[in-house]
Amino acid sequence: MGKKLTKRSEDYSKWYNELVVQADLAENSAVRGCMVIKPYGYAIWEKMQAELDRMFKETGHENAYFPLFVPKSLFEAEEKNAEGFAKECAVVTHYRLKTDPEDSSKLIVDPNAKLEEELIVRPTSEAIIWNTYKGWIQSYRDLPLLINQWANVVRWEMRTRLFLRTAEFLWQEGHTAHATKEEALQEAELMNNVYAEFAENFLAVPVIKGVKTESERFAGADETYCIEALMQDGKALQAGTSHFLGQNFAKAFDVKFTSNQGKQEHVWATSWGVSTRLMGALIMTHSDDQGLVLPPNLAPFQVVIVPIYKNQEQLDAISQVANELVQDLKLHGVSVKFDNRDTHKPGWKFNEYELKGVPLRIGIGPKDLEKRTVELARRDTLTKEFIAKETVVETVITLLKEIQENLYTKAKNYRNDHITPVDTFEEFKDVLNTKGGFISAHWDGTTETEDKIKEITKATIRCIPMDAIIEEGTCVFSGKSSSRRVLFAKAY
RNA sequence: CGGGUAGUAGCUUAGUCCGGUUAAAGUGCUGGUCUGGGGGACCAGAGAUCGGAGGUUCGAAUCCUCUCUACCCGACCA
Repeated sequence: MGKKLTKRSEDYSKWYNELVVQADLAENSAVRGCMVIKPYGYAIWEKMQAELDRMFKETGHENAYFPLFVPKSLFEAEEKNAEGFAKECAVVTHYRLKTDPEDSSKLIVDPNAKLEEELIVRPTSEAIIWNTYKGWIQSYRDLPLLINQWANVVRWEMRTRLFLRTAEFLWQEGHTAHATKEEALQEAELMNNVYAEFAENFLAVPVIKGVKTESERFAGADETYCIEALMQDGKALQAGTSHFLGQNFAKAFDVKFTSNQGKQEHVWATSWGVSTRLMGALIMTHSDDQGLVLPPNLAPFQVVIVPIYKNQEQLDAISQVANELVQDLKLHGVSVKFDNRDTHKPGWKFNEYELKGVPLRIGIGPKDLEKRTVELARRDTLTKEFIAKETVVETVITLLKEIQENLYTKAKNYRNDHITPVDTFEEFKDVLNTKGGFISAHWDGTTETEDKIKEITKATIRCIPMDAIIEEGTCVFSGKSSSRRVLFAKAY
């Protein structure tokens, strides 16, 4: 008997926390609110990084790296941005420790080592980056500037949860500068589309593309594009954002260029980011009561081979078949692990790999050697079948593709079933409390209404969908006129 | 920052109300034998000065005082 995972229906939040730990993805650290990402979890993150990085480069971006610290004077330059993040900033005030004169085994902050200017640990890098861009941009010939950075950031959150909200997290942040408003708007939308494509094709997580309302917008942005996903408990998760920053940062940091007309103009900006939160989206979209379910595109290994044997001779015979299979699968681009550890028994391994979400498992035992078969089990459906050894590679390739598609289809069906159009506030509250998910409703466009709905129901406007149909209607709360529906949901 | 709960073996917990010899269990760990097609069984062993400091007492995991930490509910969270 071993660890048992709490069922989703019993306590969804507990299920999530246990799953993250038991699947060996991450654990809480000695630092409050900060997690340790374990090798298996980090391998998944690396797969995400690799694919995103490829997509960024394909769309013309280059990587660079900017400092972890932001001098306070730079941080406060863009007022709205500074104000938005001020409450959750870690601040460095000293640069030296010394031995405690009252207890030589302890260290204290040396009061003589106070910094003249405090350093903010970046909660996001616009400030330091735009201060740098000032020196890089003089002419329209320097534009567009298309930069991405892979980094860690710190936001001192009151309540944290592994991957979903941690005090320190890993992310990428793109920061671009353009000569025209149109071009910057295009860039912001382009990158939101890149995120959507990545989420759907790689994570197999269906997302809704949209724009944020003014109150949900990034601090310092003129427009925030986003992708919103729906989790199995009916709550929405903001999976990525892309901001059109207007000329706000260019003006705050005085970044001007000479146009081809010889005129001095402020540049137009975007910034966009996705984080380790995507891990949370991945987990909560596909996983079940047995553990993690990984889409083949992101699994650290797509296939695991488990030998079943009684003695060394059997293991040797099985290993020969298994190793041939490993070679053959690798040749066809399938990542595979042969788990020949003698320290754990087959049953234990089966559970282990189910918990870790490996898409396909191949079992080979003495009976298989005799019959020239293998046992093939798929994680998404938890079904098993015996297939002829000769057809394994072919079947595996077909199934991996099928699993990737199946996960996406299943998630999308669930998501679509949980977009409920409502026309009255009673219905709104009822759907929110019984069914959950997205609620598609008319809204009068005011922050007052948005706030009141949030206060009463805890639901927020997740986004105004890009593909919203223009239709006449009346606001579900105020009764005022509205021209399109927006999506409400309780969110992470 | 307000309200609540909890700190005992690597982990999860019992014991605390009502003080009493060597602090208990499951799991995990180490060794062995049998096992091996879904988290194996049995045997043996290692492992905790009971979050920390002080106090009461012949005697404290248990009572008192102070303190630290974590978690939950609020507040907060582009």
